[in-house]
Amino acid sequence: MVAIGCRGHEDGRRRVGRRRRSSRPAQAGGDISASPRPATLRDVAALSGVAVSTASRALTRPGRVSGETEARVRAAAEQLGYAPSGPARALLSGRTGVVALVVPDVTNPFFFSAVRGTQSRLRQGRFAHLLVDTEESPAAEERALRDLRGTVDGAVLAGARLDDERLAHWARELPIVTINRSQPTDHVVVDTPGGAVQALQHLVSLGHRRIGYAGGPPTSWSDGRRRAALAEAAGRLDVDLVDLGSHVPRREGGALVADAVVTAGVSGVVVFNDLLAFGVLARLAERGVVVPDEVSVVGCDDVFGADLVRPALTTVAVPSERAAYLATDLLLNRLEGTRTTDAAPPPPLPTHLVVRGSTAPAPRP
Amino acid sequence: MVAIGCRGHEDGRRRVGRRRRSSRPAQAGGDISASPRPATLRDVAALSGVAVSTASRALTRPGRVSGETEARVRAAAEQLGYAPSGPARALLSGRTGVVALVVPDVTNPFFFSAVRGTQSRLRQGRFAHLLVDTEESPAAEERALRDLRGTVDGAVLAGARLDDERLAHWARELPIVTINRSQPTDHVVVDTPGGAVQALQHLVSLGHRRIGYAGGPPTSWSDGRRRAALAEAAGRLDVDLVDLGSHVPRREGGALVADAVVTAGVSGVVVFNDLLAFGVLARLAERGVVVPDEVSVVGCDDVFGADLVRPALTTVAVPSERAAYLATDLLLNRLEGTRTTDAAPPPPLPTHLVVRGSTAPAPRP
DNA sequence: TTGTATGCGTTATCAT
DNA sequence: ATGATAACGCATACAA
Repeated sequence: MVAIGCRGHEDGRRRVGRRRRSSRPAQAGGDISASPRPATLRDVAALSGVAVSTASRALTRPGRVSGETEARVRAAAEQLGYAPSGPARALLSGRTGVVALVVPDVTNPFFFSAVRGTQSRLRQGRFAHLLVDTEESPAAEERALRDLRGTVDGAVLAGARLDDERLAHWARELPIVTINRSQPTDHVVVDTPGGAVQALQHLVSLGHRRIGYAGGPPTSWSDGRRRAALAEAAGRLDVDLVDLGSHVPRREGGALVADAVVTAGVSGVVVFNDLLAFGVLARLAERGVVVPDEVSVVGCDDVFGADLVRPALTTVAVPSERAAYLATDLLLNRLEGTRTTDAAPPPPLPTHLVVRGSTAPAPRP
Repeated sequence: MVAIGCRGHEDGRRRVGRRRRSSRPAQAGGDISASPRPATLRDVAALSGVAVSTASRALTRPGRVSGETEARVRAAAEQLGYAPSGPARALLSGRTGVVALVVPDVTNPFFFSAVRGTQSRLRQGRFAHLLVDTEESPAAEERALRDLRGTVDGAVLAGARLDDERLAHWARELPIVTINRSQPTDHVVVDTPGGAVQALQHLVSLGHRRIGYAGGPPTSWSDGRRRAALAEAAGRLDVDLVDLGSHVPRREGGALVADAVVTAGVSGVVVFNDLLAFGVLARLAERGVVVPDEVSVVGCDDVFGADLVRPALTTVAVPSERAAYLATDLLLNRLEGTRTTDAAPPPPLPTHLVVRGSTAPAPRP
C-alpha cells in the first residue's frame, strides 16, 4: 500500500498520480475552432485568486462570502463562460434536475399534449425534460425505467404498458407518477370511462340501438376501464354493445374497424381514440358509407385535427395537457418534499362530449 | 495541512473522514416501500466477493476477466438490480449519452416531426433524448445552450433563433447541428425557398397575377431565404408579390393574415407554414371569403391535418422528420469521430408541392 | 470569511 | 486475471 504525503508537510501535495490532463486554463474569448475544455470551478477559482470552495460558495451561497470576493468570482466565472457541471453536481447531490416523460408512441398527437403539459410545468421548476418512447413495448418500458433510475429524479408515465406488479416494483425504485393508470403509484386519472358512457348515451339518445366499441391495445389500462363502464351502461340503457376488437391506436388501424362496423351492422361506433377514428372515417368514405347518415362515429381525445376533418369528429374531449401538467406537478412536489407518497390522489379529471358532425340520428331500418 | 496515512501502513486506511453514509448493502427483492439506495458497483463487488475494478470489467469488458468471475458478477448485479450511474460515468468520461433537441415551440406540429426524427435516430445510437423548448426567445435559447454544455454530448437545433455570431460562439462550445440554418455550424437544410417558388409558379400557372406572402418570425433564417427566392422569382415571372408582413407561426396568427389578404386585394397567398394557413382558412371562412374560388391559399410543411381541413390545404411538403433524422445522424457521427467538422454538408433536402383543394384558377376580375 | 480535505460512483492505470 | 488507487468536478464539514 502506498503511503500518501508522508514525505513531509511542505511538499506533501495531494496530487500524487500522473499529472492533471491539462493545466492550461480555459480561455476566455479565444476563438479557437476546436472547442476548448469547458471552464471548471477550479479555473474560476484560479483566475479570481481564491480557493475552489470559496468560488463554489460565491456562486451558490450568496452572502457567505465577502461582497468583494463574490464580485471577483462572479466576474471570473462570467469571463470564462463558466457553467457548473451537471453530472458532477448530480453525483454529489444525488439529484439530476432531470425528469423523464415516458410515452408509448411519440407519434401520437395525444402524447404531444403530454409533452406540452409536462414541458410547461418542468420549465417552471427549472427541470430538464427527457423524452422516452417505448414503442408500445412493455419490455422497452421496463428497460427505460431501469436505465432512468439514477439518471433522472423522477418519471411521468403516460400510457404505461407495464403490468401492475412490474409497475409497483419500479415505483419503489424511483419516483413515478402515472397518467391514466391508477394502480399502484401516485397518479392522475382522466375520466375517459365516463366520457365513453357519455358518448354511448349520446348515440342512444339519437336512436341508435346497436352500437360498437372499437378498443385500443390490450395493454391499455384505460381501455379496460372503458370496456367495463360501457358494458355496465349498455345493460342499463338496454342497447346492444358489440365488441369490435382491439386495434393499434393509429390511423392505419381504422380500416379494420370500418370493415368491422359494416360487418357487425352497427349504426354507431365509439372508437378508442381520434387517430383511429380518423382512419375509420377515411375507410368508410372509401367504401361509400356516408357518415353520419348511415353510421355515426365518436372518437376520444379531441386531438388537433378533430375539428378539421369532414365531417368534423364528435369526440370526448380529454384535458390531456392539463393531466400531464398536473402529473408533473405532483411529481415535483414529491421531489421537493411538499407531497408525501401516501397523499390522496387528485380526483379524476372530467371529460366532456364535443358534438360535431360525425354523429346523427340512427337511420330508419 | 493534514498528513494522510502517516501513522503507518497497516492502519493507514483511506477513509479518514466521517464514515460512509450507509454500510447496509442494497437489498435484493426486499419489498420495502421506501425506495432503497440504488445498488452501486461496490455492492455488486461485495456480493460477488471481488474488487470493484473487477466488477467493473466484468460488466463492461467481456473477456478481460475469467468466465467464472464474470458469471458471478453478472448474477450479483442482476440480483441487486444494479444499473450503472449515468452521472458518475459522465463525470469520468466526459460523455453523457444524452443529446438535446432544441426547438422554439413544442406546440408546433412541425417540431413534432423533428422530435420523431431525432428520437428514432437516437434510439438506434442508444442515446437519450432531452427536449428543450425555447419559446421563440433567442435569450432562452442561449441560456439553454449554456446549461446544456456538459450535460449533453451535443445538440440538434431546429429553428434556431440565435443570430449568426452567437450561434457560431456556441457551436465552438459544444457539438451542434442545425436544421434549416446553414451558417455557420454543421447543418441540414430543407429547400423551402425552392418549395415557395414552386408554390408561386403554381399560382401563376393558375392565372394569379397579384400574390401575397405571409411571413413567419423575423428571426427565422428560413423565412429570410424564402423572401429572397420569392422576390427573385416574382421578378422573373412578372407578377406582383405583396409582402403581407411577419406573423406568429400559429393558428392564431391567421386572422391577421386573412384580413391583410382582403385588404391587399391579392387573389392568392403563400403562407409561412400550415398552422398559420389553417388560421387563414378559418378566418376567411368567417369573413365569407370562399377558398379557393375567391382566394387561393398555399401552406408550407404538410403537417398532420393539412389533408383533413376543408378545403384540404395545398402545401409545400417538407421532409422534416427525415431532416431531423439526418441532422441527428450527422451529430452522432461527429460524436463518434466518423465525421469531421469540415466535412461537406449534405445537399438541401428537396421539397415538393402537394396540390389539394385550397388553390384554383384566379377569379375573373 | 476563507482554505483544506473528503467523498459521490465509475473507469483507467498501475501493480501484483 | 485481479486488486488497489487516482481522478473526473463539485459541495460541504471542518479547521484556521
